[in-house]
Amino acid sequence: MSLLSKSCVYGIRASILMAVREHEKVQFISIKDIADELNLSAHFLTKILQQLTQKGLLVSHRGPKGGVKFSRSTSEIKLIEIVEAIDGLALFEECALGLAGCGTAAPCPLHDNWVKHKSELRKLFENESLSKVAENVKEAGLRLRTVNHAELIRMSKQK
Amino acid sequence: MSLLSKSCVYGIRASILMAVREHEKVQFISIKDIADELNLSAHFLTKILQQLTQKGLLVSHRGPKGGVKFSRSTSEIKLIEIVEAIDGLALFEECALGLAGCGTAAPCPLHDNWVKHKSELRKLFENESLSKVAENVKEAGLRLRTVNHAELIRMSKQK
DNA sequence: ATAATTTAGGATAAAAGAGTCTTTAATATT
DNA sequence: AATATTAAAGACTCTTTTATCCTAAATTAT
Repeated sequence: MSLLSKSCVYGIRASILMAVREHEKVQFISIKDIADELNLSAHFLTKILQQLTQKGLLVSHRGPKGGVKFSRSTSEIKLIEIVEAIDGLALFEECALGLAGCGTAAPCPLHDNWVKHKSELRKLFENESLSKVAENVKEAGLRLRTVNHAELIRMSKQK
Repeated sequence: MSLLSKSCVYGIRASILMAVREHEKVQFISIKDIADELNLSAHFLTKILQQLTQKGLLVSHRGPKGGVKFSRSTSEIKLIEIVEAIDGLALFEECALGLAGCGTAAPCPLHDNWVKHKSELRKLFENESLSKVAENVKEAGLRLRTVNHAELIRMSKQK
């Protein structure tokens, strides 16, 4: 198991890339461009971003010069909104042992510890706005796409 | 997505139950008994516990009075060993954005934050021995099986 | 109007996870 | 020796996730 589903991870990567690109006075960014840059299937990414559009996080536009853009300022949008739209909030709300109704009234053996961890984990996604993450990406040259072994070697060498 | 797979969660619940039962001078506990008590499919639980047997965490014995037991003292066995045997350690080792090769040399935008969280999360499972969790279960009457709505109401009323 | 571009949406497929069922092998009891 | 019990192992099914492909609808540009 991973923390987030692949769909969610792709959605986050795409959102960060869109936030990085936002300054370029382009109204809409085409999903195909994002997919190409992130090395993902454009069809699959379209489906994922549709979820964000349906939840109102994105506005989409068909036709030439069409694409998607955020409905609000990226400084207002936190990563957790993307997680919520795609994977839901179960990760941050459910019992670590999957026991329905686990709570203080009827705790599972991990309840107390897990409650603390859950809220910390949630903060990780609640505290980060897209614009802030995008700034970091631009300043530090962080990456959003997978890198093959040869590329990785090269990156570590050039320091 | 959930933190742990269902198989893993079932494996942990079963292990805790076994640790709770250990004092009863029974050499082996039958998987069917565990499954009945936890309200799980016995066949499915057998598959899961087989993984623990194959990894050497459990010793099994066929035939009447057969079953499974831990190969070491439950005070030495940490929860993370069960997680590792069933789900593997990817959760505690991989990039939150699923980027192969993410690391200090080529970090993703969440890398620094996630590294801290991962190690905290890992400690949650590394620090808890089965015998300790079993003690807590016995002392506080913590539960390991799902409870239906009516039961839950009753539990919260009797305080 | 026509053609080209781009998202929307449905059908389908492949892979993994979850769960069931049946048979086999080991072994304790009678 | 026969029987009953229990884990092991494999076949099989069902569901969810991941992914691909095709068509439709909207919209821009020619």
